[in-house]
Amino acid sequence: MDMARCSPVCLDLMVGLPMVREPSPARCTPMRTEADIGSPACGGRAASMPNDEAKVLEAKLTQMSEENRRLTEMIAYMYANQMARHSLEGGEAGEPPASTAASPTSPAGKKRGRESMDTSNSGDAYSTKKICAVGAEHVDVESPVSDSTCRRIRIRRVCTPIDPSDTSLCHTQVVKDGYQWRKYGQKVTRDNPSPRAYFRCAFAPSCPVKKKVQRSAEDSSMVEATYEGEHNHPQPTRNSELPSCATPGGPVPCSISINSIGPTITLDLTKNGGGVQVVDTQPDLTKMCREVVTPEFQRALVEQMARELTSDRKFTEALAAAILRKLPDY
DNA sequence: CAGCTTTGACCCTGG
DNA sequence: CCCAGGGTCAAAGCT
Repeated sequence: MDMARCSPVCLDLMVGLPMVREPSPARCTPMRTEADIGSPACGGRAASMPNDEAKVLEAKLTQMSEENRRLTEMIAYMYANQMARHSLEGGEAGEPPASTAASPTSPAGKKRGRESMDTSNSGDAYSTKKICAVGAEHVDVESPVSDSTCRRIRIRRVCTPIDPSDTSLCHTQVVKDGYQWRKYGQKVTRDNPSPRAYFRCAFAPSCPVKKKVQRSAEDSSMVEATYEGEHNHPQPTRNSELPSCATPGGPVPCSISINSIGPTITLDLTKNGGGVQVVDTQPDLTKMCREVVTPEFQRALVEQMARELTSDRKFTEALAAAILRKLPDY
């Protein structure tokens, strides 16, 4: 897996998920949510059914939607747990949930900061840097703090290709990760003639995440960025980068879930290879879904969805950008 | 003028 | 204790 070139792209289209907002009454295309499918107002199959039957189906669909949402959350949770476990075993891993962010560090003077780090271990991830396994691109580090609790910090290495002739040290522009960083130091290290730049997350003063950026000693066309800690705030610039599909709730998995009919199909662009994952929902629910929707309707729905997606310029641009990032560099 | 970057100095840790 | 090296601070300069 090459997590190094995986840029965070949010393409959560909410396809098939129960819509919070009201569907446009003016348009009644086959691209509908589950709730819409059962809605008589849209002229679906339920429109010709008796009222009580339609209500029963609608209730079932609502229940399915809720089940689907719960399962999606459960899968995301399990996936994060599994990745965290893998990373502790020495391998690389995907994105664990950001909810375990370290407690904020106060921007105190250097003396006070070091004292607090040495004695209390109160929320400072850097007291455990010795445990960090260098070489992995993404490492979760468990900190053996004084008490029995184990604090897990994340140290992640990301390599980004740059123009070798570019001697600029403004690597914040090179390693675009969606966050805003403030440079607070630069140092020439012994093992690398290129200076190492130190960055702090500039979005939230309490955010403990730091980033070290240095041109690779072996390959000057590569820039190594080392992230330490986890952000305790939503990604600030993601919305501006992808206004059409970004969710305001913060860092969410980059995935497209198409699950209005049958199994959930997740195109996860945060994972390497951008794999398409088919997650089968509960068999009875899937069966029930197939009973409700005819193959013709399924085909029409897929075609309409494809039309809608390809006609959305922002979507195609975002998709193309995400795919480009997945291609190996030649 | 505010915010950001630069850079020399300082602090801490490990050998 | 001394030294080397990494990490951080903060004043000065810049935009």
